[in-house]
Amino acid sequence: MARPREFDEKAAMKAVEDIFWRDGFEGTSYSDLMSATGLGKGSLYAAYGNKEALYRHALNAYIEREVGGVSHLFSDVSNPRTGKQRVGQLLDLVIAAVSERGDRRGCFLCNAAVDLAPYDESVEKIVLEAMGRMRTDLTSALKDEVGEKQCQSAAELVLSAYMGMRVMVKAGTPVEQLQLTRDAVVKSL
Amino acid sequence: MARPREFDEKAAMKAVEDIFWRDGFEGTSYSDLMSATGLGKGSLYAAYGNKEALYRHALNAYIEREVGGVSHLFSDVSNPRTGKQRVGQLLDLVIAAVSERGDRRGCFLCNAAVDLAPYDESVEKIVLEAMGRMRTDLTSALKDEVGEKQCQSAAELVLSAYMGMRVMVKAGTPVEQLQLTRDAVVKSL
DNA sequence: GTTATTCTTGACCGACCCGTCAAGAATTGG
DNA sequence: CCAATTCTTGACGGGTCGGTCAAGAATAAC
Repeated sequence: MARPREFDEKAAMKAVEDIFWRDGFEGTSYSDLMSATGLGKGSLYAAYGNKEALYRHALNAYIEREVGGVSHLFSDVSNPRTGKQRVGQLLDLVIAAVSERGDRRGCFLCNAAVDLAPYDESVEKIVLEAMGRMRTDLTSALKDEVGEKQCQSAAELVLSAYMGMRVMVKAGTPVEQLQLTRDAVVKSL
Repeated sequence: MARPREFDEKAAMKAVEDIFWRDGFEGTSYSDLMSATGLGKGSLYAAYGNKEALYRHALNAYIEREVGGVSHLFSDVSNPRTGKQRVGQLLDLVIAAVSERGDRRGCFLCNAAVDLAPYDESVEKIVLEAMGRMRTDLTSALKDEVGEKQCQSAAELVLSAYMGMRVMVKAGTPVEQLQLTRDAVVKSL
């Protein structure tokens, strides 16, 4: 009953995500969000709540897609590669974002950790949970290769290097140096 | 001649640095800066220029002190430790900031990379130069141990893991996981 | 003392911020 | 047709933003 929502909620959410991903929480204004989605301010409020709630929606959408993709990469049994090779694939994806698409937005999760997590407990929780998910996926994927004992710290190394690489991408680090990082991480396993 | 400046410029700059370090560029307002320094807005403008120039001053002060400290750690010939041990020392300092001082501001350089570097070329330049300095220090310190060929990628691994750790600190990652990263990085060398 | 120069303060400015809300448009059910 | 309900729009408001500037305070040179 009553008037149906006119806009495509998923498309609008993707637009919101892209803006927050690129410009961060403080760097994004409602006029940015309105022009990116084509919606009025009232529609955004009615659909998602205030700016922080909107940011959390966008961050969760990112995590569901991107961290979910990482999960799939590391747990796909039909993929015949070793854990080590999969880590290489993961880091190649980071490099490809820059070299093939010129995308220097880095990792939204990582940006959120620097941006809003220190000031918003619910965002901190979201970020820590998503990182924890990557951690457990990495740990189990590396268990066979580096052993029960060292798989935890190996996973931690990969996770930190991954985050670090994505920060360096935002800083404008050239691709060659990212390649060196990738090689060193894979060799260390 | 004429009226001398009343405030301690270095103390004021340190206060400015602390605020930008903790809250970022967009997250810091002039009222924050005024109450942190005890100065009027006009004095800040007269002494350092606009907000971006002020930020660059603060970032440069941070780099001179902190990156300079890293340089010293890796090039101090009176320190009898190996390069590998020095990397351990560096990462221990990261952990100590959290465990001993509860300081979760992370790395100002790293925050700047996410925060302002993508939108301000002069900040990007500052960040890349500072990272480059850490890179060369690390590379030369590791040359003896991992060899001429692999010292570059080893240095890159350490640098990325370092940045990643400091992001994870901002996200609220517990100390035990930072310890695991430290151990894995040192072992990989 | 007088003058010149610099520093400090705080009021002021236009612009933009996030958030609200009333009025109109679009749909459903009777 | 007529409600009833929901969505959309855009104007509005209180607040804060970065930045400027005039007026007064403090010093130096004379």
